[in-house]
This record gives sequence, C-alpha cells and structure tokens, in this order.
Amino acid sequence: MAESATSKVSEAPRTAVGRDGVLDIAARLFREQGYGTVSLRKIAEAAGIKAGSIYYHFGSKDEIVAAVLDVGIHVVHENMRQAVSALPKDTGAETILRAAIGAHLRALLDLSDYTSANVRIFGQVPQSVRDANLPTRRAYEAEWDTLLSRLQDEGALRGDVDIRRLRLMLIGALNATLDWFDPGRGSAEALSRTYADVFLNGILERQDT
Amino acid sequence: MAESATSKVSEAPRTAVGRDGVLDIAARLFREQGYGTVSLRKIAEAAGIKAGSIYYHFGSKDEIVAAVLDVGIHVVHENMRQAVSALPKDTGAETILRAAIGAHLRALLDLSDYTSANVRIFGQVPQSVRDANLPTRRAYEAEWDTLLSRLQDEGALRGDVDIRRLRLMLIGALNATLDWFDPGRGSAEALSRTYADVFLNGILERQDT
DNA sequence: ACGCCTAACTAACAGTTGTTAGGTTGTTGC
DNA sequence: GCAACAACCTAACAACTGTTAGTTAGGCGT
Repeated sequence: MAESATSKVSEAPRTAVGRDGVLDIAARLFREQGYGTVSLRKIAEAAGIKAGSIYYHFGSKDEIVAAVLDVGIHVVHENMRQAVSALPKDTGAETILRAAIGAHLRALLDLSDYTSANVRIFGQVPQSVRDANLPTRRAYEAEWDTLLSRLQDEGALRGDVDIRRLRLMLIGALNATLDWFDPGRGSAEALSRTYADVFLNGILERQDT
Repeated sequence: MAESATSKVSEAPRTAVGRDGVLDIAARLFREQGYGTVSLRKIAEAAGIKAGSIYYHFGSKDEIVAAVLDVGIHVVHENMRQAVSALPKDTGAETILRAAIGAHLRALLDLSDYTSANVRIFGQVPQSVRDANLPTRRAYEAEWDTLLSRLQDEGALRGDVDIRRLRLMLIGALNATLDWFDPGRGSAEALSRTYADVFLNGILERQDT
C-alpha cells in the first residue's frame, strides 16, 4: 500500500473526546432536552462517536447522569461558598445575602451546564440516581442553612419563618429562573439584583424613606 | 390500589373508564413521574384497560398530554380569577395579592393533578405540544399582569420592577413548591401565608413596628 | 519490533415505545 | 330480535432504548 502516514489524517477528528468530553456534552443535552428524551445515541452523536463507545468511559446511563448531577451541585456550592467567604468579616447581612444569591444565580444561568442540568432533570431521573445525589445536595443545603441561621440569630432576618422553609423558598425561586431566563434579554447580574431587592424588602411600596 | 368505586368487584369493571377517566389517570401519572417515563401502556394499566384502547379516545400521546396541559391552566386560571373577583371592591392591595397567591398555590398543591402536571412536565414535552399550550398560558399570565399593573398604578407595588419580571418571579417561586411540598408536613394554606408574608414584606427584619 | 494501553468501532440482543388494523363485547333504540 | 354504536380487546409493526461482546487502530515505553 501507499504511504499511510499522511493520506488519511484530514478526515476524522483524531483528538479523543474522552470521558470529560462526553460528560460535557451529556450535561448540555440534559439541560436542553431533559433526561428521558436524551438517549445514549444522541449523546454519542453530539460527541462525534458511536453509542457503544460510551461504555468505555461509563458503566451505564445512570452513571453518566449521576456524575452530571454531582458536578452540578459541587460547582454551585463552591461558587457560593467562595463568594460569601471572600467578603470582609464585618460585612452586613444584606450584602452577604446579595452575594450568595448572586453566586447561585450565576452558576445556574451563566457558568455551568452541569448546575442547570441538575436543576432541570433532578425530578426526572430514576430514584436510585436521585438518592446517590442526595448527600451532595444536603451539603449545599446545609451551607445555606448555616448562613441563614447566623443572620437570623444576629437579628437581621425575620424570626417568624423557619430556616428550612426559607431556604426552600429562596433556592426554589432562584432555580425557577431557569425556565424563562433569556440571556439575550438581560444579564444574570441584573436579574440577581432584582431578586435580592424583592426578597430582602418585598414587593410592597413602603412609606418610610 | 385502583379499585374503589363500586361494591361489585367481581371481575371486570363494568363501568367504562371513558375519556375523562383516562385523562385523570394520565394527569396523575404525569405529575408523579414526568412525561418521558410515562408510557401509554402505563396509563392504560393504571386505568384498567389495554394500551390500544386509548386510541379510541385520543389520536396520539401528544393529544393526551396537550389536553392535560390545557386543563391544568384553565383550572388554576379559573381558581385565581374567582378568588380575586369574589373580594369586595374596596379591598386593599395586600389582601388581593394574598388571595391570588393562595388560589394559585391551592390549585397547584391541593386541587388539581392537571395543574401540577402542567408545571412539572411543560418543559419536557415536545415543542409542538408546548406551542399548542401557549395561548392558554398567556391568557393566565395576562390575568396576573393586569392585576399587578393595577396595583402598581395605584402605588401599592414598588415601581422599580417591571410587571413581566415580577410575574415570572412570583409564579416561578410558587410553582417551585411542587418540588418539595409535603402535605403531611404542613398545609398549603399555611404555606400560602408564608409566601405572601415573604413576598410582600421581604425577609429582612424591619425596625418599624 | 513488541506488547500494552487508550479510545474508539461494529453488530447484535432483548425489551420498550407509539401506533395501527381488525375483531369482540355490552348496552341501547326501534 | 336486530341493528347501531360505544368502549374495549388482540396482535402485530417499525423504530428506538440501554447494553454487551468482540474487534480495530494508533501512540508510547522498552
């Protein structure tokens, strides 16, 4: 045969997609289309490989989606933790809350397909996968509860709503933005400010000035 | 689990399930398990009939889910509209908003599998089905926008947030309760009050009495 | 030059999906 | 008693699902 060294290099993308590449694409598809309608063949096609090849990197579809879910929480957790701990020690409650809200919203809407995929598909995945993601989730929830409790003990937060419910309301409201947020219509930053305004002070017009 | 109605449990359900019966069960399953994982055979089995029989009542799976989505919005829309219009004419802004929030939350958490199914599966359904549901949706959204605009014009609502965003935030936050609300842990009524408190006045502790 | 490792491929499997065509009931009107 | 109809059933279809087994191809260290 003729020289094989140079003749065939042009066609196929010889750079391996790899485990991380598959995971990235899976996260994106899950975020865009949900869990049930995204098949391994769709993921494979988007990655430029064949369905069977995925099993070199993952043992099952559950394993893929479990990995996506875990990474999603880790990203938003780390983002929120750093945003809060980067503030000076004497920062006021309002500023702290604004930072936490902003960090969560940024991870969700700007930063990570993994985080947005988590929020979108958590309710659609098999229960075993959900259970596997629960510890990671609870760690992030605990981070919020700790923060909110501290502020409530300081007297900065109203005392008539228990922390768990407050956290569920807050994160639930932020996550809901995923259903309608359009980056072409406004920035996540601006949205973050509005959410903080409303959550901190309410939507009623106040008489005091 | 399914037998409940008559004392005559002998063999076959003499009473026809009918179109409405299938739709009821579809709504419940969609709410519980999402769109993609609920097959026609699951619906049929839960209804006590065979999969093929569904096609006597509906032309396709899309037709079923489209019907569920439409009913879901109609229920919550009617519920909210009546709750607000039942109030005396001189009712204050705060009371009106509390009534609207309560009506939405009640339809979602207590009243209707159709409404909760709509919220849960809207993002998972084929785009053609979503598009078919859009007009119904927009009518409900317009109801909210009208209400919020009126209150804002009266000076009862803060003026620095535009109505569309305010509505998206509000309904999004309420709908998010579906992911964690547990009827055994608290009533929808109590939850409704908390949501109104927080949304109207914010979560910060205030100095004024 | 050799063997190993990584990353892919092909081809098939058993099961499930939405859907269709044609057949079988039970009830009702006449 | 018979026809008409509504509500269901049976059986199959093509397409798609996750998954497995066995194979191939290139790069690296020795």
